[in-house]
Amino acid sequence: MTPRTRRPERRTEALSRERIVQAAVELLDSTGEAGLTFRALTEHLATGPGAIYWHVKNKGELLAAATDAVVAAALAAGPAGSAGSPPDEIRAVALGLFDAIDEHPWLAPQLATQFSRSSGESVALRIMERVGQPVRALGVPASGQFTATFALVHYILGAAGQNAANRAAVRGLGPGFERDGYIDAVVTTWEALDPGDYPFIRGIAGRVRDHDDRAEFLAGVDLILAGITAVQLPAGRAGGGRP
Amino acid sequence: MTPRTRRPERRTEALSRERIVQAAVELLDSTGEAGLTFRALTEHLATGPGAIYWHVKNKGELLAAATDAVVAAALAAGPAGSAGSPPDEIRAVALGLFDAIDEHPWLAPQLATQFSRSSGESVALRIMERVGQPVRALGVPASGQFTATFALVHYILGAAGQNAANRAAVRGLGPGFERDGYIDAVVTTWEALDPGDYPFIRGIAGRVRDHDDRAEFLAGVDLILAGITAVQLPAGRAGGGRP
DNA sequence: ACCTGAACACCGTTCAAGT
DNA sequence: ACCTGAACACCGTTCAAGT
Repeated sequence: MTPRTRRPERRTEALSRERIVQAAVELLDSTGEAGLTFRALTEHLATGPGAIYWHVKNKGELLAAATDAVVAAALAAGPAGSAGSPPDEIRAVALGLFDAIDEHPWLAPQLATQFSRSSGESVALRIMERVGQPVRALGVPASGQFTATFALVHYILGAAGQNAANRAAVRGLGPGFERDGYIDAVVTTWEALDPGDYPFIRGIAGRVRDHDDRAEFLAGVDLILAGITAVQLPAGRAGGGRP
Repeated sequence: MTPRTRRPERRTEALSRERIVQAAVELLDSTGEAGLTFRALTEHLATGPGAIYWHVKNKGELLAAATDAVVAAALAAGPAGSAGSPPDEIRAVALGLFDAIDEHPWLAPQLATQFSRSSGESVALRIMERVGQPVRALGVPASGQFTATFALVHYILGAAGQNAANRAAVRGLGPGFERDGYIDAVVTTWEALDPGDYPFIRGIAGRVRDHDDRAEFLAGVDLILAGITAVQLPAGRAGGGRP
């Protein structure tokens, strides 16, 4: 085996926290969470571990910074404080996060963890704020904003994470197998379950075939939006359905 | 330091997969996910790593088995296929998972991962089934059962995980500080945010003080139930509010 | 101030060897 | 069939030393 393409022996640009975080994101994207090691990082950056520790406190902080960078970019993608109605704004943010997690599957567990430390972690706050603003604009009274926002955020992160994992599983089967092969395998497994124990799963197994991931995801968002409208909004203030 | 209480040198009971999984759960409960190592397990069980590998394929399988055991117990707690109306049944399952995750905080990331491999992991299937059955009983048409069930499940797991992490953070502050101290710290952090960037968070900061975790969690479940009723149920078939 | 790289403690896993 | 325990490859982190 000849050595594959490798960074120049001596790095030209000076090291910086920003460059390290960027390298971490690249590594996470190409090799997954398990692939982010200080060894791989030092090779990628043509340096030693001590140099990285000079800019970054430890691996946890590095993961948090990588998460932060990617999510910030995703949330900034849609023009901030943009034009649409509150429901449209919520759908746009949801799709932005959905796509970001789809592109960077390692984000899902990271966000779930980050998000649970609500005290002051910046990513969690940014996401809550971005979803909470349109919830407020919807007319939800102060007493219900918390519940509504968290219901949306938890659904968004959970569903997006599952989608990303599914797609990663399809890719993991390698070429030859495509999406359909994977779906078939899932359907077969589900239909082999004991009908006495799993009536529900068996009932929906067939429908998974013509299942559009993005559409299904948005249907869930709309379901929760409908719940917000039904529970939290004074009658007459309809939330606005899809155009 | 004198050696603390330790298992007898020679174990009396024979090793078994069941005993190993049980020891793993105990270790996870007492020392968290990072505390589950083959070294600690080996000491706890008075054996060598090879013995454990005889019964269990690797660490991943052990974690999955531990998750499975705890969740199965939690889902079995409420009398299976119990009496209540479908919404009550959904609330009961939700609370059962909420409590299980509260007692075993390591479950949250584990379930999030497990759940994303929807193909055939037993825990994920069990949870989907347990939530899906009452969703179906609610009268949701087949086309909407998938969306409704996943919206519920993702919310339940996400919200329960966040709750567990928050409570773990409170415990982490040690005695002296209690829940109030932690909440105060969060409120202070939130109120120190730039009002231009974080109008929403600052708006709800005060309300976190008299926030009942369980009630808030159930309010989210009810919100989604209301959405299901509004979107999926033919008019006239109301979902049934709280008694 | 910023970087080097050897060294440390610890981890999951394997495997020849025992009973 | 079931268990032992030394050994292996690898990991995050530290730190004396250099510039």
